[in-house]
Amino acid sequence: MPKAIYETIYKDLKQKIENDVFAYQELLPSENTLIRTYDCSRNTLRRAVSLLVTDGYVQTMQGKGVRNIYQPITQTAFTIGEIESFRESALRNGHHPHTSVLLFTEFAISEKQAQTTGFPAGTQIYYIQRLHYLDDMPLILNHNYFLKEAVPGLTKEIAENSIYHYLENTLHMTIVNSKRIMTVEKMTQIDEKYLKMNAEDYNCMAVVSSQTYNSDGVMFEYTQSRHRPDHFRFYDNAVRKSV
Amino acid sequence: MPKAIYETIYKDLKQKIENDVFAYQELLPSENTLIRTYDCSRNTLRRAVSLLVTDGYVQTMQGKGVRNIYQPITQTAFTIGEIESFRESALRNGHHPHTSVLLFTEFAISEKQAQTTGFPAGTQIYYIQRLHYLDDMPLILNHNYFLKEAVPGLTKEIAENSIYHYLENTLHMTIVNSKRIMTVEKMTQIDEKYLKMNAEDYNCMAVVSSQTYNSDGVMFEYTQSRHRPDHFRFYDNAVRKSV
DNA sequence: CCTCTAAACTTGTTTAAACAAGTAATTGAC
DNA sequence: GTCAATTACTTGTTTAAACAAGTTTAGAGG
Repeated sequence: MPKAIYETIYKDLKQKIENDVFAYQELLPSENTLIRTYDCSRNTLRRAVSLLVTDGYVQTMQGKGVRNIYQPITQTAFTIGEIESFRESALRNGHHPHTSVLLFTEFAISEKQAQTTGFPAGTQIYYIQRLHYLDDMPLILNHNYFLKEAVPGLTKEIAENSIYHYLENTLHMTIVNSKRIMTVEKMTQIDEKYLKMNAEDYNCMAVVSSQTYNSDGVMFEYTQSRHRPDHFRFYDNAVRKSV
Repeated sequence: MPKAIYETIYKDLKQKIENDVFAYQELLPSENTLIRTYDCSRNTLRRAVSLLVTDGYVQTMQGKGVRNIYQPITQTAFTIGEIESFRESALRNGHHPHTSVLLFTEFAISEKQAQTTGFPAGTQIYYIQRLHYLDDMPLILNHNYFLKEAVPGLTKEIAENSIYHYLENTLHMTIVNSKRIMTVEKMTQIDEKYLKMNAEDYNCMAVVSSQTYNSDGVMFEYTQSRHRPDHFRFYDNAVRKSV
């Protein structure tokens, strides 16, 4: 439910672009025209358009106008690009997600783990191993580390469904941002076993390590997601800075 | 050279955060304080802060303040995150870059190539294969497709230095944005040969495919960058949308 | 017809003001 | 002293206006 006006305009324009109301490479109506269309101020409209720019949907050109450069993405197996749970992302793309919990335990962070996770040594955490299926095919092996004091009452049952749904709707936590690092790592025997991969074929995994913060500013989650290399895609739109 | 006020403030705050003027997890001075510091309007200051948010440097909390969540990145071999040429990125991280041109040719796009590159079939392009070295170690094998009519006068000599420098300073082209897709692909014999990899070890490459647009809205470049998996890192900061 | 100039567009930056909404501190009643 | 209400903060959204800078169009003059 978008409450802000600029969000409503953003979603409307985005939807119009996706549905070819504006042709590829054509200019959108000018700011003044759109201001009259949506009956809003110039700033509010510009804010909506700037969101489209960061999405890579349009390109603004001073003195000229706003050009539509959106092209639909062909055959997306799995996409990341914003903070979305596996379940949200799968449903958005019309797939049937399913999660199985391989391990649900809790312990304190060691010195070595402090290096990789970013949690201070000694921190009490929940450690969860989960396997994410898309249409009955195992795609992602997740290693989740949740800060125990920030995520109380987490159970195996919750982990089988959506942890983020629990955090947001039951604990009323607000998830804010997530720092992610993409790397490629050697496949382990655990990867091979659970993802039913053959190291004779691919011997690497696409790995996304992320640190996630809530609105209290505490890093409450460190996760390493190990993706099947043949079903991994990561989309990004970069904007050239003015140096 | 930042001409805009918000850019100047952004860079100043960014530099202060990187140099620990504000402690990790502490609040930055309030908007009103910073407005007095920089003698600017509230909008201008907020615009600067919003850039820090997208960088993952700070986190804003309504009613509370702006918290510093910047942590320096440990051991960065190679980083992407904005549109930067290999040369720019290397120099920024204090390394010695070097580029060798393996192939410099031109032809017309075939039907099959049109699928992958996004150029219409028949388009005249420059095709360049380049090997990027960092401190004398070959790290990236690049396949560049440049639209000939948008990049006239490209030579092997220019390709050995910085193509982007030529585009911006000689042709006065403005590079705007770049759509990128990260995938993991099997290592080819060409990869193996030039990057001096052994397929017995890693048999995959980190691949970044990108379509780059200039300020005329034309896609003038398609590039496939094949990175050594053991020296590849991709940083990203994702912000949770309000759903 | 061509060229130069001026006007009429376009987006980019900045300021000012008002109100909304969330949080922290202060005050006052008990 | 405790607790609740008020006040004073904080960031979030929206409007209005002015100027800057780049591009296109229209028109005047030759």
